[in-house]
Amino acid sequence: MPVDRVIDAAVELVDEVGPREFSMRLLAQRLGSSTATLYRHFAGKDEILVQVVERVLGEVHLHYPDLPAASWQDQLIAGADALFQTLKHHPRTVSLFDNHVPFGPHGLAGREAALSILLSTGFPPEIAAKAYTAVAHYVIGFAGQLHLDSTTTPDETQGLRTFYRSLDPARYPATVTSAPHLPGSLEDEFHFGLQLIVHGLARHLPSEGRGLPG
Amino acid sequence: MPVDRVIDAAVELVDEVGPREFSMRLLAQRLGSSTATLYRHFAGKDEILVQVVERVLGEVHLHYPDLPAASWQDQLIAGADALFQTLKHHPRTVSLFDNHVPFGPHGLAGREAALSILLSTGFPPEIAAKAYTAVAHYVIGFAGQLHLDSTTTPDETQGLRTFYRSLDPARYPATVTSAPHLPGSLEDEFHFGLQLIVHGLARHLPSEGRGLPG
DNA sequence: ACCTGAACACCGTTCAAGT
DNA sequence: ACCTGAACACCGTTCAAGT
Repeated sequence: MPVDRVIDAAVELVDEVGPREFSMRLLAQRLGSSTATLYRHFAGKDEILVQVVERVLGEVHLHYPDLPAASWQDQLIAGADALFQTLKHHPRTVSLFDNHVPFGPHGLAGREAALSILLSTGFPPEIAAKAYTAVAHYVIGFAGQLHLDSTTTPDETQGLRTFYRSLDPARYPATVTSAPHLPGSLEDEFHFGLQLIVHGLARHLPSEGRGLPG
Repeated sequence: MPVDRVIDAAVELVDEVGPREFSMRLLAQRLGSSTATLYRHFAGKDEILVQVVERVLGEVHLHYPDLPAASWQDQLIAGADALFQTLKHHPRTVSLFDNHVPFGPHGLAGREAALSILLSTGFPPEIAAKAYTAVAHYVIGFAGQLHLDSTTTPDETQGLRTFYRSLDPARYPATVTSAPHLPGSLEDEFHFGLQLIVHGLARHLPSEGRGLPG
C-alpha cells in the first residue's frame, strides 16, 4: 500500500536480479502482496520502472563533494561524476535510463543545477543546453558499460583484454597494439572523456581566452 | 534454414516492433517456420539479437563520406557520424548496443579503423584506447535518445519543449531560460559534443601545439 | 473501500514425435 | 537428418469475487 515502500522494493529487486528478471510477480511476492494490488497503485510495470529511475536519481546528491568555490569546469565534472558514482551503486538500473528523459523532480534538479552553472558562467542558453545534453548522454552511455551483460561471451575484463590480444595482428594491427589499454579502468576512461568535453567547452565562452576565475 | 535470412528478418522485425515486442514466435511466423526450428540454428533469443547488432554495424560503411586526405579530426568525426547515421536508420536497435561490446568482424573493424587513425596520428596507445572508448560511448549514449520511448509522458518533441517552458521559473530558472533550445535538433546536439571531444583530444598529442596537416 | 485468486493471452525454451 | 506441435514454466494485465 505505501507507494514509497513499493519503489524501495522495486529498486532492491532490480539491483538484485536485473531489469530482465524483474517482474510484477516477484515484486508482489517480496511485498507479501499480489500483482493485482500493485495495479491499484501503479498503471503498470513501466510506471514502476520510471519511478525506480527517479528514486535512483534521488541519490545523486549523496555523491556531491564539498566544492566551496570551484571553477565551473570542476563543478560540472563533479556533477557528472556524482551521477556516475550513483549509477555505479545501481549498475543494473542503467538501461532503464535509455529512451527516457527523466521528468521527475530529481531529474529536473540535476538539469537545473548544471544549466545554472553554465548560464551563470556566461554561456549563451543554446550552448548551455547543448553542453548539458552532451555531458548527460556521455555519462549515460558510459554507465551502460558498468554492468556488462553476462551473455557477452568473454565476460570478465581480463578475458576481454586477452581476446583483443589474441586477434590477428595483420588484420587488426591497431587493436592489438592498444590491447593492453583496452578496456582500462572504467573510472579513468570515464574521466578522460569527461575532461575533453568540459575543457573543450571553454572555447564556446563569449569571453574566450582570458578571464580569471573568482 | 539459411542463417542470413533469419537475421535479415530479425532486423526487420526489431525495426518494426521494437526490441520489447520482438519475440521468437513473431520471428518464426515471419519466416513461415516454427520456434523450435530457430533453436536448431541459434542458441536462443540473445544470440539472435547479438547478430542483429552485428548486421546493423555492417551498414556503417554505407555512411562513410569520401574523405581523400582529411585531417585526423575530420576522419574521426566522419567515423562517429557514420555510426550515428546508421543507428538513425535502425533507432529501435540502439538499446541492443547497451551492456554489450561488439565482438563480431564489423564491430572490430570499426574499432580498428578508429584506433588506426589515432595511432598513425601519433597518439600513444593508451590515449588512443581511451579516446576510442570515449567517442564510442558518446555516440551510443546519444543514439539512445533517437527513439524516445512512447511510454514517456510528453512524448512529442514539441510537447517536451512546452513542458520545460511550463515549469515554475522561480524553481527552475536555468531550465526555463534554456527551454527554447531544449531539446534542439538531435543532429546539431550530437555534433556539438562530438567536436568538443575530438578537438579536445589535440592537447593529448605528444607534439602538441604545432603541427601542420598534410 | 481495499484486496486477491484465478483467468487470459502471451512469453522463451524444450522434447517427443513426425517425415 | 531436418522439422514441429504441444507442452512447461513463466510473463503483464484484468476482473469477478471476497472481506
